[in-house]
Amino acid sequence: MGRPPCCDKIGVKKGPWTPEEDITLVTYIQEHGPGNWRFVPTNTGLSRCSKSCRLRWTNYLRPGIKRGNFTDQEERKIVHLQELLGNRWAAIASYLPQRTDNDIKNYWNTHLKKKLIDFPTNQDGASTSSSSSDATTGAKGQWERKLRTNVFMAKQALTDALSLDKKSTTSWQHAPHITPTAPINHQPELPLMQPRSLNTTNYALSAENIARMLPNWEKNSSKSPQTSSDSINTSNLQFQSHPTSEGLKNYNNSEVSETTSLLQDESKPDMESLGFLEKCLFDDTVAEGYDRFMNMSLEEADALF
DNA sequence: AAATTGTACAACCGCCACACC
DNA sequence: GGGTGTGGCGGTTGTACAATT
Repeated sequence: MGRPPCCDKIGVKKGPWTPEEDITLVTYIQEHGPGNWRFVPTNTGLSRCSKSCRLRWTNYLRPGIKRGNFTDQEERKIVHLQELLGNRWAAIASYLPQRTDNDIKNYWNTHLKKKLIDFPTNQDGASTSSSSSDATTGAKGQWERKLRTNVFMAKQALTDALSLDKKSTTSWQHAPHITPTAPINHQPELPLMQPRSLNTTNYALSAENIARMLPNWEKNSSKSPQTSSDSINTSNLQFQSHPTSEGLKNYNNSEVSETTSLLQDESKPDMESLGFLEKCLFDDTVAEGYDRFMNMSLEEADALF
């Protein structure tokens, strides 16, 4: 028998989150930290199911999420990682700090998939072209990639295991008593926020917005920067019941604060301890190295691990 | 200017893995 | 070892907005 849904359908609100709901959720997480999602709706009074709360936090409210404007480098990484890992968006997201799996998934479905269909052979070097342009070598290429992926995953698991102690030093200051469990939370908490679009009228929201709504948010994060945008007077905000209010429009148009270098430095992986592939992925300057990896023979690739 | 079509993305749904009892 | 609850993940949908006719 199938399990009942995580929350009964009656009385559970659906659809876009309002600023008020976001504030409520963020305020609660500020005090209690993320986790124990099942208690969040009852403790906050939100008419949302626990899953919805977790998703909202994970994908949009938590610090360190960058939205929109994927760079070429990020695009290349996504394409390569998708080829390596398949549609394992959470795993791919773990190599793209500041991006959520949902964001990457959406970007793939709306942009990259189409691009690859339009330009299947010259997308990203030999690895793609070799598999798509030659049917006879295609099967072998797939087999090799599969094997390589297995090796890669084993390596990743090892790296993750070895870096467990390092994760405990990440900037989870606002919830030090709770260790993030989601893979994406293993990534740096970079308060670099970007609105969905500078001219959007959506309440696309960003944690920066929430940060502005909540003066204590910055206060509680000892390493957060004090930028000019922080001086925005929250009393000027006039939230309306609908997300597309003018107040929020102004929000999204306001200056985007800079990244906290401290947080970034702190949470960036220790490059010394990373393997060849990880270095390729994290360091934009060695993207060619990644291509080299993809073009290596299986034996050569294995030797790296 | 209005209607239609296309695009982007936030959010939901259902399944699965894991932890706990 | 089996049952149950929770969190996580990937696929998919709904909807707002933009572009085109």
